[in-house]
Amino acid sequence: QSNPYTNQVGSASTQSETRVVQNHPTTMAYVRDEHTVVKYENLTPASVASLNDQRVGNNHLATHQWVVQDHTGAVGWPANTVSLQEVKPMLGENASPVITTIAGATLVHHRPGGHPVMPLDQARWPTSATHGAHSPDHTRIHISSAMQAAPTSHPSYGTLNGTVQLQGAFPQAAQTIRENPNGQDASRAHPDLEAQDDTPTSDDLEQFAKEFKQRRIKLGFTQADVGLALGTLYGNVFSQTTICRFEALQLSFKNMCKLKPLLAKWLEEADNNNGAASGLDKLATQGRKRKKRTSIEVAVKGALENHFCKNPKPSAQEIGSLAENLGLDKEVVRVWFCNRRQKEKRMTASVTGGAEDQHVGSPHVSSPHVSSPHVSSPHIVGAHIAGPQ
DNA sequence: TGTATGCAAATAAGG
DNA sequence: TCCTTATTTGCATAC
Repeated sequence: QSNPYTNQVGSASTQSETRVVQNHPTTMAYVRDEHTVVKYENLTPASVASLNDQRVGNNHLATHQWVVQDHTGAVGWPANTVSLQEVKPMLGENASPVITTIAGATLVHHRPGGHPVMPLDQARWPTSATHGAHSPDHTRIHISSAMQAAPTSHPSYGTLNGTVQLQGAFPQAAQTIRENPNGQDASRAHPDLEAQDDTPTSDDLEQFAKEFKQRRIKLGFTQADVGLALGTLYGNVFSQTTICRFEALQLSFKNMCKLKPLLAKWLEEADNNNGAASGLDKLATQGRKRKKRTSIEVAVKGALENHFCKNPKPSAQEIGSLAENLGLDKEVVRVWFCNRRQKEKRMTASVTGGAEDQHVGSPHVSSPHVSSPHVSSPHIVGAHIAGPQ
């Protein structure tokens, strides 16, 4: 697959997708063309296929970031970040393009030819935009060298990975917009600000992630090695998954910003040791701030489900006895019910179409949802821009 | 064997 | 203390 981005619309493949589609018919997808990001709602498999047909052939170099450009040409980070997790378009002939605008801004991509659908987490990204502001034409942000070389070995770039999310809060990335009251990118007017600001730009992150991966491989470390080593350096172990997602820019901007310094430090250490493990991973497992994820057995899950059907909101006492019966930690059971209720809510919203409202008005719609049957006409998506989180 | 990804467990934040 | 909502993170597994 030479272009990892090309097959994004409804092509997330895999069985899990099939499963999710069955359970949560989704409705929208974001498709970018040369100058706009278009939101499709009420999609059917047919329309998805159609979108694919239209896009895949173009062999656009996909990009993973989105730019908000306002009428002044300033570019920024979308307020309601749209995280396309599990965008599993299903939908109907009603599918209609929606030019996505945010608070008067229009989403544009900053690279010539984007990938058809905004990958989820990536969608949460600010953008070079931020720096896009640095772009001379204000419409198309420069292609960073990092991503121009979009590695063919990164299928992740081309996959949808989750739930459609509209986060009401402006990601931290918003800070990188650095707009001054005139709608101008402050860093453009005052390049120094860039240096003064600790928040890396999306370009910085992009570049760093690329270089990080190159260096890591050159030094002979795996993603898992790095994750473990971070435990030594910071007392906080990360999984291979997280490192992988960092490299693939599949974390939220905020999260990327958080991890970058840690990884930078690891890289520095590793470099200093010339690739020698330097014992970085020896103490790795010692420090772990995050509780190890519990794997709940299928049978136990079934029991929890049964209980949930009878009573989705068990009292502390019930949770206690349930935990005891199932041999689980009370807290695990409590959290399970919390998460289960969240899931239930999403599913209900999907079925009722309530998510339609949610994705516009609520801060976060983390579920694949079914939009209401009405044909969506161009409308403002996430018309408000929240402040930084 | 290393990497990528779906689903969901765990956590953060606010009430 | 516990809830909701949003987000982060990792297990399990596919690639």
